[in-house]
Amino acid sequence: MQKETVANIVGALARAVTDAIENDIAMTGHGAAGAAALVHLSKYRGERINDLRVPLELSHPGCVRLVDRLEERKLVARSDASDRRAVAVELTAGGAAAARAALRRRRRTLARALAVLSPRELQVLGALASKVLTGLVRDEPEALRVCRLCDYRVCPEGVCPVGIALDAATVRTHRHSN
Amino acid sequence: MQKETVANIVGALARAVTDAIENDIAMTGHGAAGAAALVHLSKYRGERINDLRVPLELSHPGCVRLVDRLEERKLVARSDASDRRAVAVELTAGGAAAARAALRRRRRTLARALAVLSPRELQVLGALASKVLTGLVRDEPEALRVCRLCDYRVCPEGVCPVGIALDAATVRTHRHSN
DNA sequence: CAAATATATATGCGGCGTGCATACATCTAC
DNA sequence: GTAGATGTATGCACGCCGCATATATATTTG
Repeated sequence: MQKETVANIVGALARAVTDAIENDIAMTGHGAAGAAALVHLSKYRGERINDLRVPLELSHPGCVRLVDRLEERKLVARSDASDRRAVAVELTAGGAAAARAALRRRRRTLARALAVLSPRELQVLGALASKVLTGLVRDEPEALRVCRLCDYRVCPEGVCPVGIALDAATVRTHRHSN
Repeated sequence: MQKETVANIVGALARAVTDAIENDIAMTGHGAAGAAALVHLSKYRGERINDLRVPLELSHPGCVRLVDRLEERKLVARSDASDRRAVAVELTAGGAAAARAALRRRRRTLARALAVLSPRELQVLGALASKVLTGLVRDEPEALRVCRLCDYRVCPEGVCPVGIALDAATVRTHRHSN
């Protein structure tokens, strides 16, 4: 198979998978950004409004408005942060449930997509995907964006290739800066 | 590696690749839907406004408005169709160039992402991606959506796994209906 | 052929989500 | 304490979308 053909197929598969997941998320009733915010908040505690900018690629007003909408629907609650300018955003019980639901749908969709592969093929795909992904993520902002819908429960620290790549990059940076 | 971990990594990779491509497309100055329309029109001649609904997942008024915008920017031109109710949408020279530019950027991004793989690994990934993609695309509308940014030049008929899957499905259907 | 129905496009309208510019509060540094 | 940086909130306008609807043409039916 031609190199560029493989590339095109990978692009198409990425599109198909992403669209399917996006579709799952739309079914939860919150927009793509809203669901991503909920999932992100379910993984990081004590986040402030501004902390949503990077993973969601949104302007600050965009984040404020998004939190407004999520708060209206009782999915998140604003509370005080140690910095009295800042506002901490916390998931409500409903918000946490919504985040879990989104992740569950995503897991199901991915599992179904990969069900055509044998266990052996799955392992090979995992290794190749990890390798490509590792090369793609260079810094923490990128990692937060790429993993904004990731399920940390099944992709923990020490296993997640993105985390490993970042650790390696940090070490490298430190060596350089010495 | 755990099954679900592989699934999560594949989801993250799909997200990373799709976002990168989306980003390329944003650089061309037209929105995601606009670029997709241009690419689609560069592959199918004589398309009418309504024919954009399926690949772009847009309402009919949405398509009309999109064509309005593209026409304003001299990227497409409305012309008569044999059916006098319908309007044929044709790429202008500028629109064709824009479509090529978008595809070029996409090719470059995909090539860079996959550059970390050896030729052998690339072949394996191609085979696995094809297999997964084949299982994911069941009918023509889905194919048009998934491939809306595909580069037919490097993924021709007879090679494209989506096309092959569709042909097989058609045969199956015909057998059943006999 | 005429009437009813279906198809394709176009447009008024309202809504959602976004970013920019700005205002205000608080923290930090000098 | 003053100046500047940082974090949040809001007025405003824009872009894009879908729904409901209007109009023209095609197709089916009686």
